[in-house]
Amino acid sequence: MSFSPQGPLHITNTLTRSKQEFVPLAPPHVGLYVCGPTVYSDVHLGNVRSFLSFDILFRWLTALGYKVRYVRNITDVGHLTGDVDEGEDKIAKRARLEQLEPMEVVQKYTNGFHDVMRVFNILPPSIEPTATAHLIEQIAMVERILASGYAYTANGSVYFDVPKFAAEHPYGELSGRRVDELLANTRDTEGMEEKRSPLDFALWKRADHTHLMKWPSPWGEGFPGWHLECSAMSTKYLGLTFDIHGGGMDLKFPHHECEIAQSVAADGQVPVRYWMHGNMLTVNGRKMAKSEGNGFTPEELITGNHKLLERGYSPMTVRFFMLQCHYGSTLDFSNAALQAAEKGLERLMAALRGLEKLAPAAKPMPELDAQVQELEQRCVAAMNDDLNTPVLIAELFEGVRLINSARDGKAALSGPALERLRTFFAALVRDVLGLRDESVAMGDDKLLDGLVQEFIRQRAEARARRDFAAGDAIRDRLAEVGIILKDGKDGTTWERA
RNA sequence: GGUCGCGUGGCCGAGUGGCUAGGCACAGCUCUGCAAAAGCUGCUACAGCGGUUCGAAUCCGCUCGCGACCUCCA
Repeated sequence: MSFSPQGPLHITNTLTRSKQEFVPLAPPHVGLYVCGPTVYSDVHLGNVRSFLSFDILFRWLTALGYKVRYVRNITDVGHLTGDVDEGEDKIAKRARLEQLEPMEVVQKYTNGFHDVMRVFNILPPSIEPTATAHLIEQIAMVERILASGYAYTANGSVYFDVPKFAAEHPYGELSGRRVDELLANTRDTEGMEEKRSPLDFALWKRADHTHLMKWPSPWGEGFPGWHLECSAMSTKYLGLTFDIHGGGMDLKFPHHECEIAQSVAADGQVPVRYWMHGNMLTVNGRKMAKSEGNGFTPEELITGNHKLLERGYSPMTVRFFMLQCHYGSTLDFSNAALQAAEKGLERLMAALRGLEKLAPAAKPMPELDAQVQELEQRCVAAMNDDLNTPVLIAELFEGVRLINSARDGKAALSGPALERLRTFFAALVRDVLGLRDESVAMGDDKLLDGLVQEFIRQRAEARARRDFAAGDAIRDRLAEVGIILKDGKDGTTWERA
């Protein structure tokens, strides 16, 4: 038996600000592009949330039977610090500070990023392209934009002409901006003397001899603008128009708006059919960001070594915590919420372990067959409704109650119902939500289990003699070393604290 | 200042016109030698004010509070 949920899937398309049925351009194939990290420093928890949201999308599309080509880039050049365009390249800056070759910085933080993704069980994409490996494509795209007349060169740099583009095409649709309003709200124009309009953005930036990262181009030595890589690489791997583009809410403007403009200017096609944006992780109501100093690294999170953390939390606790909130809502971090998630997750995973040991009842209750089926349907419906993981989790807890009741002999499941429940429950928890069991329990370690079983036997003997003091002493000593005994109807089980 | 969004029970957090989300916490009960676990039950909210409606957490208006974007950020 397998878990093979059916659509239709509905997702919130940020472009139309509405929930729409997802219909791929060329089923069963789905093209998915997600803006990846700029690898100039350690990722923080807020970054993790974003990649987790799209991990769930990727997993659910796959569960629905789609063949997903999932492209998530690594930005390794072109992302400037500070304001306007005189900022330094983030990676070059880091290289200078750490006295490393820029590519060493890139490698170091790319490795770190991958480690973090693995720790949180976020699946790798199908293709993970880097900007520096696609300079030819980016230069070619700039040439197409120049040829179509929506860009101009200035002193070795190339800029996108936003006012000209906006006069002939929709601009600002995704983010709800209007060019006149943007112009009215423009601040200082320092360092922008090369641009014709403050709204224009760099496609290619000239680099002088002091720059660490530069490449030859038709306009001289330089480097690509930040927005360009996503357009060039999504076009290369997913085509001129593809299904879904995702990223954090904070990328909507200007990054994604610029991507649309570039693609339309270069190739005359609207690049993306569904835009999806994950919301922010906040701390005390404020966005977690490196510049706010309220972010922490996954390592700090796990060890608890950060001023915001009362103690450490396991990666799966964090994953579960985040999935209890819809990706489109802001999620506020707090120790209390994390601790609540930790307990809830443990109850969920304990039920999953119990489910595997459950045997069909001798006298099944027929009404439970329908109940199991309805539960599965509600779970699938929750995911199809814009990846509503909090509702899915709520439904799964209904399953937890059923499983525990069956274990206690209060609910009698038929063979088929049990098999059905096992199949979809495990698939949803492990494959769709991507939750791994972190507890080390009976059976995982033969030596340990053998030893604990011996103690359990000794305690059972003591209890049989009604020597409860001796029995309790065994239980207390095991508890001291982190082993919890649980007396059930069918004997004693144990697990780690 | 402009644009957009949010304000749900002790805490976290779903829900967009009627029908109790769920988790955690708390209280009682059952089970148990005790404990833990588990099950059952209870606590039942929707920022404020006004309006629309037979009926609003859900729609509209105003007020208050908060946030995001507008400049790099997942």
